[in-house]
Amino acid sequence: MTFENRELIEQIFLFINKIIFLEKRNIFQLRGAKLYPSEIHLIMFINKDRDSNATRMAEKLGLTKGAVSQTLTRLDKKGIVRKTKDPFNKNELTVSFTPFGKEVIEAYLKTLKGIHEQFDRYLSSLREEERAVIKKFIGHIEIMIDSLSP
Amino acid sequence: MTFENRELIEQIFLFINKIIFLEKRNIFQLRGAKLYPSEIHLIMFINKDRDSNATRMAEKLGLTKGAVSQTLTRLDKKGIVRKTKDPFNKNELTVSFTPFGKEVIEAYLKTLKGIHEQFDRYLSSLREEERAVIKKFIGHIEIMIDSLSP
DNA sequence: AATCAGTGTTAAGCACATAAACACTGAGGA
DNA sequence: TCCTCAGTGTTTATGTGCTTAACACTGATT
Repeated sequence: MTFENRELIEQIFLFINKIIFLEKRNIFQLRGAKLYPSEIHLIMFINKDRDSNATRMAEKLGLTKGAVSQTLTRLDKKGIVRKTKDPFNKNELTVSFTPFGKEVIEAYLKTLKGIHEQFDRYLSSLREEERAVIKKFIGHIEIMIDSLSP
Repeated sequence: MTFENRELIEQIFLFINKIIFLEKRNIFQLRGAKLYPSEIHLIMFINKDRDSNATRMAEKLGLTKGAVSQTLTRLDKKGIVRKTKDPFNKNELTVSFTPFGKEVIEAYLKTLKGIHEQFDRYLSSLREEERAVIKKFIGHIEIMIDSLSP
């Protein structure tokens, strides 16, 4: 490779590989319950967007309805959510959290907050221009990625 | 959330999610052959480190021997690699690429090079201090990640 | 009443990974 | 020489996570 920034580019791609590797193994446990990445992902989505039905969840998460349905079923079995149907609209599904589900969310958000605090401490230690560089950098990579996968 | 850098932190995490999402669907195709992420990953590793046996591949990739064995078997079936055993050392495995396997590597490296060129162009457009900020940023995140998952 | 678009579910199938039991090889010691 | 044993790669069962495609059901339109 003959790139001027070979070293930095390699560092970036090694970093991305590391993220991907860790994400697959990112299992959250609470009182005997094991929550896997896709489950946590869905839980967090629902927690932020209470009014989506399963189809809209699938669309917004970039998954198929089937995938969402299956994950919801598993979350139901684990006692995290309850799938309910409005008797006046038996077509769509509304998902609500059980008390345990709410505990899970709280616990997960707590650990997430810890991580965010670490990021915040680091970012706050930088100068405004430096943060701007990072912001632009991420934005630029996203544009490059989007141009690759239509 | 009450972080000073809430917006930037959210951008970072959305970016990471995007990367993870795309990686799962990153299928490389060449003349009818479909290569999946784990297969490409292994191919590229072997291409850089010809002398590893399967056990060492597993160690360096952070996988189990079983996983590597299975992926190698699939790559063999697809006509990408050949698993051979030295008659004077029937214990270990040596993996070599078929002509088609070499073609796959070449083609994949070519697309990778295109992506790297895009990165290079962008990074070259920055000032040296800006690149240093990015380098330090990634390094710092890696340290944070490592401190979380021992 | 019939149609139809939209809802969620299910079954089959594949990728990817682990754990654990396996079989085999080769080297060192009794 | 025989035995043990650490190290090799393989296989089976299991599980997550996803897609595709066929399904069944609901409710509104015609």
